[in-house]
Amino acid sequence: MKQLRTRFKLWLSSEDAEGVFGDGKWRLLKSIDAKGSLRAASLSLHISYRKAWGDLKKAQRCLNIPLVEKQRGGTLGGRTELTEHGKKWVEAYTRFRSDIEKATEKAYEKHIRELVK
Amino acid sequence: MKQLRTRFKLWLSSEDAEGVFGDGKWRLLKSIDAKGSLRAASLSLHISYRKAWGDLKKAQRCLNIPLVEKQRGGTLGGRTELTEHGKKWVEAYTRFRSDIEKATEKAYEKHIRELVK
DNA sequence: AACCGATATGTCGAAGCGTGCATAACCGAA
DNA sequence: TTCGGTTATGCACGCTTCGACATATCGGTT
Repeated sequence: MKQLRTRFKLWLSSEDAEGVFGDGKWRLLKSIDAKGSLRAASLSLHISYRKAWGDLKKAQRCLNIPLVEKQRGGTLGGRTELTEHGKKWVEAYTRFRSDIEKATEKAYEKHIRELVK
Repeated sequence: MKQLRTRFKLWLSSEDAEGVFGDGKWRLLKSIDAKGSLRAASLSLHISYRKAWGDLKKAQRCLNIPLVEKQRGGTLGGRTELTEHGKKWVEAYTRFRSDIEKATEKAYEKHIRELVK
């Protein structure tokens, strides 16, 4: 038996929408924070600008919270930055996800490891 | 802000294949164990027989372990039952998944709850 | 031998998702 | 006022996934 790795996808849903916030949008916000623009973030994540833009729009619509502040034009062509709410969400989700990742590794060692050796 | 729920998908991957084993195949094996046939299991899970059959084949091919014993023809037309290996996997994965589900709820309460209220 | 219900597989079409392309609008700088 | 780089958005195409069909095979009963 080959070595196995645990994989998981994590997200939050409300009553009326499925992918309110999750790993993808978390990575996107982090990247926006690091790069300062939506375009640069999408390139960095190797996803299309089209998708990044759509994801961002969906997250803000579903959460009904302004996660970023965007501006068109200007010296650099434009920019996108996280709002305070956006930063709070990134931080909280980072800790949330980290806890679960650790728990997943632990659970793998505890329950699955023995079957694979 | 509406109430949010945590969602996750869990699976195991090897070097050469992504979906070696996961929630879907775990549910399938449980259902096979309960029903005694692949057909009944697929109906019970509301997935097509075609998909159930394909998933099962993939799991066994990737894990290289006989999870079920199948028989065509006979009094009931055929049957499918879990092998000892199959039962072990179901039990282990059930505990594995349960641990992670609990950790997820806990992490939500700890990190996300406050943002949503 | 005919029958019945389950396993075994290939195939085609629908749906969801993401990419690429095309086009606008925006605005500081040269 | 033209230029450049970014945000904004619709649309068509391709890929993947899954369901619905269509058969074929198998083997205990009748």
